[in-house]
Amino acid sequence: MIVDNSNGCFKYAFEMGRPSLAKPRLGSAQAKTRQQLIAAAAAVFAEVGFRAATVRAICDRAGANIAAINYHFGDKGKLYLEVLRFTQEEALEKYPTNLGLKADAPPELRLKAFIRSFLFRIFDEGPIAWHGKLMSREMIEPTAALDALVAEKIRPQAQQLSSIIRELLGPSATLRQSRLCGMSVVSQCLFYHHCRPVVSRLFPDQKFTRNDIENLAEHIASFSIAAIKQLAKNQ
Amino acid sequence: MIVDNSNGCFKYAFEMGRPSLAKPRLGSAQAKTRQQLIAAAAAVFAEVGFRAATVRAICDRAGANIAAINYHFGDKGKLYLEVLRFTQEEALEKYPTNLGLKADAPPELRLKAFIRSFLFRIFDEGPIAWHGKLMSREMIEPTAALDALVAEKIRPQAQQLSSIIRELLGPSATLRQSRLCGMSVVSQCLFYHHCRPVVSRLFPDQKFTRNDIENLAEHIASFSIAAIKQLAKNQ
Amino acid sequence: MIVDNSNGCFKYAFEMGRPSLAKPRLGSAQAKTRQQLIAAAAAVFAEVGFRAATVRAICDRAGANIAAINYHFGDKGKLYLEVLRFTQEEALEKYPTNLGLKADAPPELRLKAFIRSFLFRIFDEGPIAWHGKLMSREMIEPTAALDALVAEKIRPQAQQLSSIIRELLGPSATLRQSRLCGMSVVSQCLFYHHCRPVVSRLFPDQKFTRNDIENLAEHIASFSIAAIKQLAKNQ
Amino acid sequence: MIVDNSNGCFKYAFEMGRPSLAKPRLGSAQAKTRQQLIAAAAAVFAEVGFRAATVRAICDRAGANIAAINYHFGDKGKLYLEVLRFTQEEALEKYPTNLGLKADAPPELRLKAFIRSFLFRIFDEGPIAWHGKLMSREMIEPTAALDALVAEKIRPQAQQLSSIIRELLGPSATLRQSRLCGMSVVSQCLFYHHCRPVVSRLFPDQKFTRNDIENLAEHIASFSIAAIKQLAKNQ
DNA sequence: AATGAATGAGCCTTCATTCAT
DNA sequence: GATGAATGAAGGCTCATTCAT
Repeated sequence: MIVDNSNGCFKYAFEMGRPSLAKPRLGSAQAKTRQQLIAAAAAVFAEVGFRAATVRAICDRAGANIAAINYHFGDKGKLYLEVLRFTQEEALEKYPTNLGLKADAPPELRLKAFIRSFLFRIFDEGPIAWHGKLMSREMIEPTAALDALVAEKIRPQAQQLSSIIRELLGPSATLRQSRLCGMSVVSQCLFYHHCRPVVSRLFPDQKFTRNDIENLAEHIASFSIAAIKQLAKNQ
Repeated sequence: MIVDNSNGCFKYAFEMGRPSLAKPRLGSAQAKTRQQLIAAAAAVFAEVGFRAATVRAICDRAGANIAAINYHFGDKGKLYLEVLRFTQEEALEKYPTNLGLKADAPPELRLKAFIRSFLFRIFDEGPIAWHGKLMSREMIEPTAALDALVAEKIRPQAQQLSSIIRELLGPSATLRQSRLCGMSVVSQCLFYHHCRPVVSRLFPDQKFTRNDIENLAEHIASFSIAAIKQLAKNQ
Repeated sequence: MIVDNSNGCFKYAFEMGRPSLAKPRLGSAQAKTRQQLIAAAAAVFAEVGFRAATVRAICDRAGANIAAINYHFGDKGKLYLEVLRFTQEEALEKYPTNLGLKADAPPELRLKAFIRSFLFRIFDEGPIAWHGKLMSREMIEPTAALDALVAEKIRPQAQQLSSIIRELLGPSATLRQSRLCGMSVVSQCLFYHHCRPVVSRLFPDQKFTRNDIENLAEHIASFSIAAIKQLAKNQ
Repeated sequence: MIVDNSNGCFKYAFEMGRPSLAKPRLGSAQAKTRQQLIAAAAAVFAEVGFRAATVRAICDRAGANIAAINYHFGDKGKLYLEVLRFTQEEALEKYPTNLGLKADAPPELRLKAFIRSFLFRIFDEGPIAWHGKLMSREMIEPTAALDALVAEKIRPQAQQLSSIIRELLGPSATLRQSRLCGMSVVSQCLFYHHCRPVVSRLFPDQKFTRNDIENLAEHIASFSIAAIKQLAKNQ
């Protein structure tokens, strides 16, 4: 309710105030607490989701005071956004989409690399895995963070994939076709991650060791390349 | 994990003299309230998730008393299980997996029918769609309901798909191969549903009208059939 | 922050929900708690102001649960509005502005009655006095409640006073003149209440017993009538 | 009651080695920050009141560190006292009560001058106005500062007014009578300031430009002089 | 059988204050 | 001397659940 309409000065408190809410200064004492909060939050958010995660749980895990999130990030929501950005960057740093391949490598190899990198990224353990879980949650209840993420991180990847597929499809392929094929490729990768609970129940022997993932990558790559080349012929 | 590990509502209390906690008596006024609660809960759970759904919102939407959920189902968690069972039955009733095709139709047609049926089911509106959303949530935080669901509903579908694919792959195909191909097919269907928030942001012009879905089915079917036939040759 | 943009159903919870948030049903069990909350809140708000008043303090004083305010009134602000309305009504009921005088009594008598009633109202003790304190606070930090109060309660009183004064001023008086005279009258009454801390320090022998108030009324009435009549002559 | 009884900040801690908690050294960098803090605090306190004012808002506005208030004044409450003293001195310096009139001018003129000076003072803008707002707050929750204020500043003004009125009332007037008349005069001035929220709502066309204030002064003066002279006759 | 007023634990957030640097 | 990161108590509010009726 608006009973308290007399706070024309709160804009000061909210807009200025915290010294480094915008950018962390690396190396400072502040940055350490910030990092610990982000790491703790990533784990907690991944485990129980945004809503169910309590600031208390996060701060406890980070060894910080209950008010630390407010101080460093403004509120729980802004921390969440920060976490999403952070884990995305960690994941892409550890598993770049090209896996070290040259840009002029044959498209088949580059597609395979893309698929392997994608799978390794979402099946990693620890901090990297959190990002996958967070993204899954975003799919169900998108937050404001998703827009930024799509623009900054996901679209570039989509374009990279698209260009590989256009090479495979040949010059006469339509944009729509390459787009659909791109999604067919990505969908196969995501499936094992997203539907893991069902996959595990249907095929209890399916594990996700490094070797299993290599095999999955092999299948997805050959399945997709076969399909794409065939589609290229039929045009 | 069970639905939500953060509040002690899962006491499995088979307690006290609640009248019809076990089975609804159809036709009674009680059964009517029960049905209305399930329908309302399905909508609300699908919209905002288990945790964010409030018993008040559900009861209001159902035109029932605030205490009705505890009275009829014991607690919010048990209502959720009931909802999951209900929506899944509705969905399979409306869109059977074979879409009326004969069992001896050519495998290409049967695969296409399977894909179309799958897509229509997850892109339906209203009660049917709720099931898809609830299942997405199950993927992230599986509840006890999932085991029953996989055994009763999902495995039969998986086997049906597998048999179609084995026909396409030919007699020399391994079980592993047909399983992987099955998942490649299903994954492409699920992707558009599950990753819709990202798809919509990447390609704002992508809609999901009946016609769009037909086009998707066409792409997924031809992509998959092309891949499978090629794999069959390479064996 | 808007992370949680998925709660399209909360409008239900907020807008329906509480059964009798709009009107208390007198005599019901609910009404009793409501009344106790309002009484307790009036005392606490008057003592420490809206902001400093805590819902805990109010509920404790009312012998109610911490959540009672939310349940019965929605939030602290709505309770405040209710309190303001309630005390205003109590005050006007106990001391009606005409103090039982006939409408055709001589204007001098009616002005004196208005003044006495005004003074008695603001110098009453207990629940009636709270209203005066609350109004003083409203003067400093007006809340949304003030608009309603002016429209519903204060303007009618102002008009009543104005009509008395117009009678005293005679037919040739301007609207502006009667308005200014009205404010001169009211201001003298309010002063003793509002500036009591200063008056008490300047003139420690000034008390506010019933007799003192009668004397004040006598002075204010004769001062004002003398002035008004003189102004009437000078026109 | 002291400013605010709801947080234990009034420990009267004459503690530790803070450098200049007792007296500011003029000219030092320290004194500058002190002054900026007082000015900022005056504005913020006047705007939103003691409780709603946050130390962060004040320090931000003063361009000082969040810890500056504790450092320079001990705590928020002591800063408030400092602010009250400061603003009162500013106000009386700018608008002396006699407005430059000779002491032997006719009492009617001197009364009018008193009234005009009073009105200009309370309707001033900026730092001077803050004092009026703070005084209003003092009326509701007097602090220790009020005693000093009454003794040093208000009583002299009251006596000045009283002597003017005694001249108007004539030699046979009682002390009580002149006192009451004095309060009648002052009350009319204060009313427009103190009840401005109600006045503005009742009469939206009432503004408080310099010209409006002159008109108000004219009315209050003639109203009061008419009354006083009449009372003088009736003795 | 069904209601709805009442409960109390718990959540996020705010804020004056402190203390190591 | 001055800073600002960190603190912890406390506030308003929400919500599933209970229980007297």
